[in-house]
Parts: sequence; C-alpha cells; structure tokens
Amino acid sequence: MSTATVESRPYHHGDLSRALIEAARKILETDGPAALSLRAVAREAGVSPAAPYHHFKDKAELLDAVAHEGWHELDAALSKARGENNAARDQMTNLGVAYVCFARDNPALYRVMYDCSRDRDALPDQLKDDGAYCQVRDTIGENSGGRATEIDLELATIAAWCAGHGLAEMISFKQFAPLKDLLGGEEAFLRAVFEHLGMFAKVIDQDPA
Amino acid sequence: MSTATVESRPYHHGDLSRALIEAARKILETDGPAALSLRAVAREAGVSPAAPYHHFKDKAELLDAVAHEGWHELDAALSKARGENNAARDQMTNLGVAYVCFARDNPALYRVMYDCSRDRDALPDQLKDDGAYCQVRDTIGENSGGRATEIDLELATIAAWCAGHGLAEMISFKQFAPLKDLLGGEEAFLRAVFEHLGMFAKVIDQDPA
DNA sequence: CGCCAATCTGAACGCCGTCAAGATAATCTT
DNA sequence: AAGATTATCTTGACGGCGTTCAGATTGGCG
Repeated sequence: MSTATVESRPYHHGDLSRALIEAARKILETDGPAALSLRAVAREAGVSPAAPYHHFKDKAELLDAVAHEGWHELDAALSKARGENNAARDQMTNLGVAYVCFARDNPALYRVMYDCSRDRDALPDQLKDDGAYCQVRDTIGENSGGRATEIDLELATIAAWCAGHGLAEMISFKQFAPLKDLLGGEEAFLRAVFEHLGMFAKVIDQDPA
Repeated sequence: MSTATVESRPYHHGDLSRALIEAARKILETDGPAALSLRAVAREAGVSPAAPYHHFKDKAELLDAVAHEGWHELDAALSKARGENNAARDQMTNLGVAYVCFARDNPALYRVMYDCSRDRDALPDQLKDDGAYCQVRDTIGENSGGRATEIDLELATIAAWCAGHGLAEMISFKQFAPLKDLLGGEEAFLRAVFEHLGMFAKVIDQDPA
C-alpha cells in the first residue's frame, strides 16, 4: 500500500510532481541521502528515468521542492514549541531544543535542506519573510526588554540560528554519548548546551538564577 | 610545475598516496567538491583509474586522508590565533573568528572534513586528544575563574564548537551581506555575532563592559 | 472528430566507483 | 648475480548515475 502506483499504471499518472516528491522523501527516510538518485525516485514512483524531466528541470530542482517542504515542517515544529510558552530564556532554549530535535528526527531531510542552501550560498528567502527564521527573531524581540536595536536583534537571531544548526549537525555524534547519559538523556544534554551558550545575553533580560 | 608527474612517468611513481592526496586537494581548490571524483584525482595524478585502490581501499578512505590534513591545518590556525593573546572573552572571540575564517578560506576542504565526520557520526578522535577541539577547551579552562566543573567545561566547549561550525557553514550566505557592510566588513560581522552569543557566560569571567 | 501540447517511454551518451586479470618493476632470498 | 616474491600499475569490464533526444501515447480544446 505504499510502493509506486501498482494499480494498473494510469495513462498519464495524474500528479507526478507530487508523487516524485513523496517518493524522494520515502527513499530519504528509508535508505538515507546516499540512496537518493533521480533514477531511484522514478523507479519508486513507477515511471521511467526520463519522466521526472517533464516536471523538474534538474535533480537539484526536485531536491529544492523536497527541501521546501522540509522548511515548512520545521516552521511548524517551531510554532508548536513557541505555543507552549515559558518565560524569556526558557522560551529561547525551548525553541533551540525544538530545532535540534527536528533535525535529529528527520536527519536525511535536514541534510537535503542545507545541501540545497549551500549550493546557492543562501537560506531560502521565504525564511526571512514569514518562516522559521523570523520566529526566532520574534521570540528574541518579544523577550528583549525593548533595549534591542534592530541590528542587535538581527545579530542575536543569526547567532541563535548558527548555534542551533551547529548543534543539529553534531547531536548524533558518538562522542557526546557519555555526556548525554551523565545528564540524563539527550534533551537534558541539549538544554545544558544551549544554556552554556549564555545565549542572547546582550538582548534578553537576564534572570541571575 | 604542478600538474601530474609529467616528467617521463617513472616506473612505479614513488609516492602515489601523497600525490593522490595533493591531486585531490588541488581539484578541491580549483573546481570544488562536486568535481572531486576518484577518476579525476587519478587523472590529475597521471595514473589509471584503478591505481588508487592500491593505496586506499575506497574513495572514502582517500577523502579521510584529505580531511585528516584539514584538521591538522585547522589546529595550526587556532594555535596561531591563540598565540596573539588577549584577555578572556576577547581570546575566545579571536578563536571563533579564526575558526570561521579557516572555513571561509578553505570552503571545499572544510566541507570534506565535515562530510567525513557526518558519515561516521563523529568528529575524528584525534581532535579530543590533542587537536583543535581541546585548544578550545583549554582556552575556556584558562579563562574560567576556577569555578568551572569538568562537565561545565565540556559543555561550554561543545557549545562553542557548535556555534563556530554553524557560523562557518553560513558565513558566505548572501543574506548576511548587508549586515557585513553595515558593520564594516566580514570580520567585524563575525566578532559581532560571536559577542551576541554571550558565549560561555556560565564559565568565563564576565567583564560588565 | 481532429489537432496540439503535454506527458511518458526507450535507447543512448559520457561519467562515475569498483573489481578482476594481467603486465611491470622493486625487493628479498639464496 | 639470479630467481622468486611481492607491491604496484594498466587494461578492460560491470552496473549505476544524470541527462538528452526521438518517438509513442494521451488529455484537452476547437
């Protein structure tokens, strides 16, 4: 109930673009990024290797579409984390933890997202207009006691984003395993790291706990 | 004076392993990671496509060797930055800036370094014994007023490393260009971001400037 | 119904990583 | 010094990849 369009290959297939994207995501989850070839995607969707070229000019363009979905889902994950609101620094830590957990739970998708960004030397513009990036900025803004300039806000957001991404890329590294155990699990480890960043100290009200 | 062993192909070539590594690095610098195929490396070194298999069991093993050199050079870059010593927070910022500048100046090499790490879900162990990683830890340790537990030190190092890596991967993103101009250049931008991390607040003496 | 444009297939190109068989040269043994 | 052993390199092949192109098929529109 999942592989290809087994049921009597329709004439023109209906919606190949969507089917290709879903096939790509399935391969990503199942076999990882290394197994994600255009030919494999076409195979999984039940079409010939050349068929995708009528919907995407490139392999890269297909991956872009997959990445686009990924950014949307990351956005949703951060929204959810922001819904459960705590105060100031905790709220930022929660956001960071949610970000890294998304990357940990969708490693292949996360990799595709950033591979696409690297290839164009930029994060997708959508992020800055109403996406995950501005959720971080808004959260920082809401918690800065009004004493944050526009530039400080931007810099703090960049700092937060970079820290989150760096941790996201390393969270599964085996060297951290002993520390995770020591601190009582992966999420506790994440919180501890984020707190050691002394994150956004310049912008967010500090409670000297 | 650089391409292959043009001078009368010697019988057995002498030191192919080294030649292959250098060929790989040259291709990386010249044409980027996408052009780095084993066959291209062999071509550049002036040998047949199968020759490398007598020195590396895999393409991955060749890349490992290249990455190994990269980590060594990063180590050297951080050492140099640590030599020009300033006080506490500045010293840490300098280390971070040096790290990101290394990545910016050797983008393809840096990518190979982390690609190898990702494939094995771990940073090279050498880093923790006497490499770049422990330079960061030592610097933090030296500047913590003695009130840093072993665990705090480790967490602060991880936090610093992740932040550096995240920034290193994004430093060339076009969205940051306006901010760089506004702050008077890329290095000023880097310093500003690092300072907004409020980095290592838990561990390093804070001067309330 | 007939035509056009969109969609899909089949076969091909050049590239890739890798391997097995054979040639060649350095090294070791005596 | 000569022969045997081993390390090194080449040739040729395999399957898989991204991509293209000519031709078949089909849906939509007049």
